[in-house]
Amino acid sequence: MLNHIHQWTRPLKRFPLKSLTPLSSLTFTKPSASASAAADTNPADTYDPAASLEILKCLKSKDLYSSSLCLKTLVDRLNSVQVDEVIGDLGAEDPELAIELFYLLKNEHGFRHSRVCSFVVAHVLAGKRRLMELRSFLRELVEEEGSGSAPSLCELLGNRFRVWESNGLVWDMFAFVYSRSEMVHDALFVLAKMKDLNIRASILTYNSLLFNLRHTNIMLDVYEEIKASGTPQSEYTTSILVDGLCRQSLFQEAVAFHQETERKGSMPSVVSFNTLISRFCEVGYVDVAKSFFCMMFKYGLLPDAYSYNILIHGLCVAGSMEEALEFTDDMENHGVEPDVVTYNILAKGFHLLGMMCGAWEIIRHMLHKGLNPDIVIYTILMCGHCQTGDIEKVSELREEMLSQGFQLNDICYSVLLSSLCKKGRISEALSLLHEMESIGLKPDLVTYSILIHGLCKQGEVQHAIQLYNKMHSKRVFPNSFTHSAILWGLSEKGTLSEARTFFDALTKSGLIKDIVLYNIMIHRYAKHGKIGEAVQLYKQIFESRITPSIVTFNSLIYGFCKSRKLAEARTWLDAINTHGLVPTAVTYTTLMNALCEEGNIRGMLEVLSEMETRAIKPTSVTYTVVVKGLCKQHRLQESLHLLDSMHAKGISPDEFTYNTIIHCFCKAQDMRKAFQLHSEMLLHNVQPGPVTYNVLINGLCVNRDLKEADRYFSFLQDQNIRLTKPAYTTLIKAHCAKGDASKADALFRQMVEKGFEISIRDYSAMINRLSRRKLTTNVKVFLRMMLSDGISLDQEICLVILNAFRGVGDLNSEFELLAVTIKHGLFPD
DNA sequence: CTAGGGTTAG
Repeated sequence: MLNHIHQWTRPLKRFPLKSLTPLSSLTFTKPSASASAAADTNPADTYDPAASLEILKCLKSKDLYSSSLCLKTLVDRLNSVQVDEVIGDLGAEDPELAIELFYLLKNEHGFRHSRVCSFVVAHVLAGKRRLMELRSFLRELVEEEGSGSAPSLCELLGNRFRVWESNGLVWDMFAFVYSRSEMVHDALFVLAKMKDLNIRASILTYNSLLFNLRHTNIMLDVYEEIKASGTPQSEYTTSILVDGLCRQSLFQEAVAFHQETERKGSMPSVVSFNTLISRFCEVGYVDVAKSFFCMMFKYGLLPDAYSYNILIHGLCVAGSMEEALEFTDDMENHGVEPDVVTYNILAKGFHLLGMMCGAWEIIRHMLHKGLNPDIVIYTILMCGHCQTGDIEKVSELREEMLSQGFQLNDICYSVLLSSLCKKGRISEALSLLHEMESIGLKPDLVTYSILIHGLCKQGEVQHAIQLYNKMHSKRVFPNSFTHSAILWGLSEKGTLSEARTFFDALTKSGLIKDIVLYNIMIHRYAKHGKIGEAVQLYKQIFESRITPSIVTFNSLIYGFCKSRKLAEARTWLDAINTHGLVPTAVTYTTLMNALCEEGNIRGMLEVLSEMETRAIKPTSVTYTVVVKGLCKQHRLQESLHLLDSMHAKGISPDEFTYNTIIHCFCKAQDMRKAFQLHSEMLLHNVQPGPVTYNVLINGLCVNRDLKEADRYFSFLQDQNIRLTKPAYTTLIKAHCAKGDASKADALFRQMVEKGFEISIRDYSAMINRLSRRKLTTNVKVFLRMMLSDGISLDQEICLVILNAFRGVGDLNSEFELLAVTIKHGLFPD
């Protein structure tokens, strides 16, 4: 039977849980008499060294597993120290059994083995050259011990195990797993100790360490050490260094290093080339990447599938789909078959361009080639259709994935969650989270961040914080994405000082250096007109040794505009260049909007042309501001022209643009043109929103017969078009102004029925208007409605109503209300 | 070394 067990070659990490099931189900040997007897007695008061000797004998004769009863005896009878001793003894005699016993006791019986015991097992594994198992074993050990554990573990390893034959191997693997578990300081400590003991580290360990240090300047120190130690390097050593230098923005050094290999007599490797191509693509230098690609041929090297995929990816991200497709053909012509990854990259490229039909075309092509779409490409498709709002297609895809035997993974769920959140459908998102958990998927940092962000955007900050705490308790730790969502939520929903407290708590430690957090805070101060505080924070950015981004400057400029300090805003705009940044459309649009508000349309247009000469593409927001400005000067024809030229330039006007221009035509009493623009919206597939309809309703109320407004309103309701509260209040106000209390009354009731939140402001607006017209019967009705709605009176409204009652001579009502007023302490002194 | 999910500004 044991032979059976020993044939299991799977890594030990997976071994424990499954090991007992087959063992205990086997019933070929009767439990020994001594074992049964021992199990019947209470272990606590019958601790018996002789019994453990018996068990050890049992073990040595490989009879341990003959029954689970025997094992239970062992567990009950021995204490940790003795178990460790048994395993230690066994390690030399029967290593396999020692390892099995170790795991069995640890995982099934909760034994905490000593470190000594663990190292025995490690040496046994090393001696047997079971390196994968050794790696996962040590990995588990260092992860349990945590960071900072290296010194004490090293001491043990150096003192008690030097004589073991495989000690050097254990040391090396020990350093390796620390590095792999991202406990870099511990790894460095182990390496230093190894140097003292004259044990050489393998290149694998060094490579892993170089990789983990690739963002830091310690990387080169480690490289020096590798050279000094004379450890033979692998081709990955070079590529990791090239990668690291690029990541530290030392591109010239990276290229020099890459070429240095040539001087040393060997060729630069394909891997090293691939790294360079990848990094140059990443920073947007696709042309440079392409020249490295071509250079490979000159060296007589053939690009592999990675080389092609990396370059094709770079081209897709840069939006050069044609070229990406050309390289795919080229790939085939050179005898490198495009693989699933290639097609996924191409599909992503189409998705980025918003061309989902292109992505589908790629799938067709794949199928034609006999390749099956994988979960990645399905995710890309889902993501694309989520963005276009085609929920139908998304659920179809989901069904198809399931029918293809793919279980949705955490990333698919995140895509779905994200699209629900963006649509504000938070409760559906939350139930999807539940679904995810119920099928055993663990939401990760991104998943939680998406939800937290969604909740904050909906104003449910408290709920978001709950989730934030939950994620903490599941040991998923927030990063700057999560923090910024919470900070944004607090600053939007809570008070500025609440947000600031959170911000200070985050930044105080000095560990979190994130410009986005500063940007959010600065923007809030700017919005509240506290430009002084904003500038203060700007200074703090430099003290914290962070680099401001263009968003930082945009927010500051916005702040100065908001505080009507346009000259200063202009100065800040000019200062952007000195920080090596380039203004964006947002920068200019902010300033233009402020000039527009100030009525300085000429100034606004000057900024627009400045923007154009600097080749910064205006967006639809920019043009909307211009439309607003032109309308202010009643230049309606020009604004219509602008609308046309927007279409021509391929910058489609959005709902805001149309709302702005429609509003202008309403103000100019040209309802015909206003409605014509509304039709044009539909024609261009721009969905009119509640604001559009409110503008139109208001236009009809002001410019036409009220009956027409009523008819349009009913028409919209019949069409099931979503209207918001202002549509109702606009119409109610118009009816009140006309003195039609009953119509106003009916509309108000409708508004209540639809479930809109009605505030004291809505009631008092209504009561005010009715009172002014001395319609006291209606006033009484509304008063009762308001009180039954749980809204209490305020002083202002009392006075208005009292006046109305007095005006019509309704003394009873006047005195009744007066009593209430006094009782509630609302009567003025 | 390549492919799928998440922040801030008008």
